[in-house]
Amino acid sequence: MHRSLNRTARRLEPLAAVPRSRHPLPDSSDRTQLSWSSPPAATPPRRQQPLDAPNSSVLPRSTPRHYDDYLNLLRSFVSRKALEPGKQLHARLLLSGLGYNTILATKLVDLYCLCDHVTLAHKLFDRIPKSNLFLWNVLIRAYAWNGPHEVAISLYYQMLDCGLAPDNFTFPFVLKACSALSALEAGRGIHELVVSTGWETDVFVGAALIDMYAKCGCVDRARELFDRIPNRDVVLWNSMIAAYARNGHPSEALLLCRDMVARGFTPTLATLVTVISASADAAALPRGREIHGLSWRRGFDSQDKVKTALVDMYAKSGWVKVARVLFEQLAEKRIVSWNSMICGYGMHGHAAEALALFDRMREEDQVLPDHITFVGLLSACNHGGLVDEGRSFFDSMLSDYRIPPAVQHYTCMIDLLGHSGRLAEAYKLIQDMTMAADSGVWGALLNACKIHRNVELGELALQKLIELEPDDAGNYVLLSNIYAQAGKWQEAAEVRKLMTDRGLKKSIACSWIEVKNQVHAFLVGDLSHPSSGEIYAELERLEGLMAEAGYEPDTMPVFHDVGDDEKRNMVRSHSERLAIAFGLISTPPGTTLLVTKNLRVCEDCHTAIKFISAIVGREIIIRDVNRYHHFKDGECSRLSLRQRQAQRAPALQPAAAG
DNA sequence: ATAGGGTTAG
Repeated sequence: MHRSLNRTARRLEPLAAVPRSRHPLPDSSDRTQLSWSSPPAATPPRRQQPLDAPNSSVLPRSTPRHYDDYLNLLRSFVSRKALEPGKQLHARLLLSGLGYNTILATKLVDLYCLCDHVTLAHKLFDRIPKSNLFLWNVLIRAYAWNGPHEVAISLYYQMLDCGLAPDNFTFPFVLKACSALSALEAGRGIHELVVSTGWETDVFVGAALIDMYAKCGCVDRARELFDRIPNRDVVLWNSMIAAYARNGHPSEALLLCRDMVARGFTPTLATLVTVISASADAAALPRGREIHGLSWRRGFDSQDKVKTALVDMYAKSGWVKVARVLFEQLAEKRIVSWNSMICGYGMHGHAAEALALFDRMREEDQVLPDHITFVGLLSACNHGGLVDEGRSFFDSMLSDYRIPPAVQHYTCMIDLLGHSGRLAEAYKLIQDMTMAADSGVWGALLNACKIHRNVELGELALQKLIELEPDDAGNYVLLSNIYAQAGKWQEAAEVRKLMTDRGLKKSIACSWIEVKNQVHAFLVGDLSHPSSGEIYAELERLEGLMAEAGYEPDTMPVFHDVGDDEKRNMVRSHSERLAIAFGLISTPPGTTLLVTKNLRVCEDCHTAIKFISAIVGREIIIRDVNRYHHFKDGECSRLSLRQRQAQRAPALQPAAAG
C-alpha cells in the first residue's frame, strides 16, 4: 500500500518480520554492556508499533526529528570511520528507545564492520530483527573482507533459511569468501542460485563468479561465464585476463588483452599490471616489451605498480640489469618492489647482489621484510650454494622479524641443505617442522637424494610423496632414477611398473624459444618444425666440435631398458637442444638466447650447453621449472657440486689457517 | 545505504 512512499515506508516498517524462533535471542545473562538488548521478557516490546509513531510511554525520545539526528550523525561516523563516537551513540540509542530501529542498528553494524570490529558488529546483529537484506549484506561483506571467510558463507546460508533472497550485492560478497577459501562446492551452489535469480549477467556478480572459478582453478568455467555476459565492462575483462594469468595460461591472458583493446576498451592500470605479470610468467620478452611500450603510450609506465611489474618481467626474461634500472627509478620502493628485485637476482644465481640488496633495504629502513623476502633470500642462497648464510637467514626470520617460517621456507632450507649433501641435517629439519611437511618438502629431499645417491632416504621421501600425491608421475620417475644410479635395476623396473600400472605418464618435456615475436616449441626428438633439417644439421655440426673439445655424453638420465645408441639419440635430441639449435640458426651471431623448459634441464644437457656456449661464443639462458641457468664461455651460473663444496670449505675449518 | 579486477614466492 505505502510502497510508493519508499523512504517513509522503510522507516516505518514493522519490526517483527523474522520469526523469533529462528533467531532466538541469547538469554539475558549473556548480555554485554553494549548489547542491543531487547527489554526483559517481563515487559515485551511493542513490536507491532511503528518506531517513531506516537507512543504514550516513549513519546519524547522517538520523534522523527530525533531519529534523523541520529541517522545523520551515524552517516557521518560511517564516512569518517569514527568508532568511539559510534560506540557512545550506541549507548545513547539504547537509552532512547530507538534500540529496535533496523536502519539505525544497521548503520551501526556497518560502522563496526568498517572499523574492523566485526565481533562487536556480529553481537549487535544477533540482537536485532533480520528482515533487512542490507543488514545481512553488510555483515557478510565484513567477514568476506576480513575473515573468517567461513562465517561469511554460513551467514549466507542462515540468510537463505530466513527466507530472504540474496541480491546483486550479496553475491559478490559471499563469492569473495568462496574465492578466499577456494570453496568450489559452495561457489557452485551459489552460482546455481545466481542463475535462478537472474543475476548471472550482472557485471558485478559475473566478475565475482569469474574470480571465484579462477581462484578454484576452473578457468574454463570462468571463460564460459565470461562469454555468456553480453555487456562486459573493463573490470570484467580484467577479471578474465587475470583468471588466465593466475592459472598458468599467460598466452591466453595476453591474447584476451589484445582482443579487449581491439574491441575498443581502454586498458586500465590493473590490465597492464596483470598482462605484464603474465608476460613475465611466459618469459615472453618481446611481448613484455610490447606491453611496456603500451604502458608508456597510455602514460602508465611512470606508475610504481606498473614499474614493479616490469622489474619482475625484465628479471624473469633475463634482463636483470634493465630490471635494476627500473627498480632504481621507483618513486617509492615498497616491499613488493624489493621482493621482485631480490627474487630476480636470486633466480639468476646472483646471490651476492640479492644479499647486498637486502642489506640496503635494512639500511634504508623504510619497509620491513616479509615472508616472501625470505623465500627470495633463501632461494638466492640455494642457487649460490651459501648454506650457512641461508641457515642464518632462516633462523633470523623468527628471532629478528617475528615471521614464523612457513612450509615454503622449510622447502628452501631442505633444498639448500640437500643440494649441499647435508641430507641428515635436512631430514632432521623436516622432523622438527612445526607443521605437516607437504609434497614440496619431500620433493626437495627426494631430489637431494637423487643428486647424492642416497637410496634409503629417497625411498622414504617417495613413500611420503605417494601418500600426498599418488598421481604425480614425476615422483616415480625420480625414484626409478635413484635405483638405476645405484645399479638396482630390479627395483627401478618395479617403480616404473607401479607407475604404469597406475596409468600414470610422465609429463612430456617441452622447450620453447621466441624468435621475431613468434614462439617455437619443441618436444623431445621433434621433427615437426619446418626447419627441422637445418636444426638437426646444426646439432650434428655442434656435436663434432663438442667431441673435439672433450664432451662425453652421459646417458645416465635415460632409463636402463634402452640400448646405448638409442640412449645417445634420446639425449642429443632433448627439447632444449632443439630450441637452442633453432635459436642459433635463426638469430644473428652474438645474440643472447632465452629458452624456457617446462621441466628441469637434465645433467647431460647442462654439460652440453656449457660446451655449446663456448663454441658459438653466445650467452644462452635456460629457464627451467626451478631456476635460470646462464651459460657463458663454457660455464653456468648454477654452481656445480664441486664449486659448492669449495665454497663451504672455509666455513668448515675456521681455525686451520691459524 | 552496500559492489567487482592488478604486482613479489611456491
